[in-house]
Amino acid sequence: MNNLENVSRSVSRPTLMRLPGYLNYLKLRQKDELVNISATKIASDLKLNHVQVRKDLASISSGGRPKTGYDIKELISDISTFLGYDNVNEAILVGAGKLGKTLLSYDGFSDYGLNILAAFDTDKNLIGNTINGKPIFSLEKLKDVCKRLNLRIGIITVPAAKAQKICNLLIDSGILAIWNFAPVHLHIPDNIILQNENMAASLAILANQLSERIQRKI
Amino acid sequence: MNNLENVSRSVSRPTLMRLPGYLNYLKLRQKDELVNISATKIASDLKLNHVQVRKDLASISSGGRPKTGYDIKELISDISTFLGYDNVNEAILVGAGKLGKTLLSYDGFSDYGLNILAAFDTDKNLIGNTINGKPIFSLEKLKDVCKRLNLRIGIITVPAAKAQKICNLLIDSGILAIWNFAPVHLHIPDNIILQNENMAASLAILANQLSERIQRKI
DNA sequence: TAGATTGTTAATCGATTAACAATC
DNA sequence: TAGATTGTTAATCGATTAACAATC
Repeated sequence: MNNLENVSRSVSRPTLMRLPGYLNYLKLRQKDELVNISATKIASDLKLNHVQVRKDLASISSGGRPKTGYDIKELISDISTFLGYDNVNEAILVGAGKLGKTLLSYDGFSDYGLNILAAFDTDKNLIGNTINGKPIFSLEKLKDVCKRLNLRIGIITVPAAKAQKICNLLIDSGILAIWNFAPVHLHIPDNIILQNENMAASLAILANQLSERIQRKI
Repeated sequence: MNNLENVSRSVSRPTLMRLPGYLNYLKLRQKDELVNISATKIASDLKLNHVQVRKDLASISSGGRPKTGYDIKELISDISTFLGYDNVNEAILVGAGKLGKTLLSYDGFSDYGLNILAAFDTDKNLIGNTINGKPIFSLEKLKDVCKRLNLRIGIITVPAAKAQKICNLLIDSGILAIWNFAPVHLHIPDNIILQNENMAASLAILANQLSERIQRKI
């Protein structure tokens, strides 16, 4: 469809999800003063197939050298760049309850290129406060702030029942990508990007595997 | 391998991850005083393929009736039972920092059959305190408590650098399933169940899709 | 009966893995 | 040179989707 030269190489979803894991691992290895690393080694440490690792790395990096492997520093830089960890993405968060506050307090997101600028809530006791240097504003100001700062990422940490309404408001405010922590299915237009942080699904897998294991053993 | 009659039907991982979504949706529908629902309707509301929905439901339920569809109440009960939301899973949590406290405070886990009994930490200022009725104990007591109560689920909310050590301790204490919130790859024996709550991966997907979208539009 | 719906069998699609060639 | 390693092409596997038959 679109034949532009410098469109970012596109990568399968599973590959994309493994990339942060590689990055993490490589940073640890770098601390050990290692310079090169082989796909074989990465694969065995991360319990992955070595061809898969090679394909993943090939899709975002200029590649390694036979016998020596990959240059760790180069690989770290390639993955970081691909994931967009270099250029900061600015976001706002809606719902300054417990989870919202936790996310506001967490400084680790900057490693992933995410910077939460501010939070919004309807609770008068919260409005005007600051958490980890980030102000909490009235929800009424959301649209204005988003438009003025041309923000594109919104994080939803309100209760399930309110999530759809907030979602609509975010979209109306020009937000393009939504990171949803509320346990509901949100209805969105096709052009909006939605990522659900699905703890219920994780827990389902854990509990299911556990019960299978226990049944097997008895 | 194992031909026991009443081994729980096993289900693909994608199906398993969709089940909590169906449950959620059905509970909402039930509030609308609806009695029956068709797979077609579920599929269109949840933006899934209708055959997929039918297969998913067939794998855990006795099924619906042509023309009428499925009985919502029955379906809710079937999914809940399959996911083990009926019988409570007891868990302990290690690391009563911000994220740990948030999880302790969150009462919604009981909907998923998870009950966090207590937390463990090394911080003297936290030990002895109670959060949402759940006590924080010294890490030294972990093994004893796990063994005595025969606990099987451990939640890791310590910083990345400490996670592997805690993981080892949990396994040594008889824990079989670990829900890991620390952003590291944990090394575990084959017989231990590990579920990573991978926020970095979610964020990677979000940021990647956003940058693709923005590139496309310019 | 007609038609909406379930449920199954076959085709397609995409990701993983295996086999092999190329290179330093 | 020999062997460790990269990278590619082909085979396999599993999940999704399409086509169709069965049922109320």
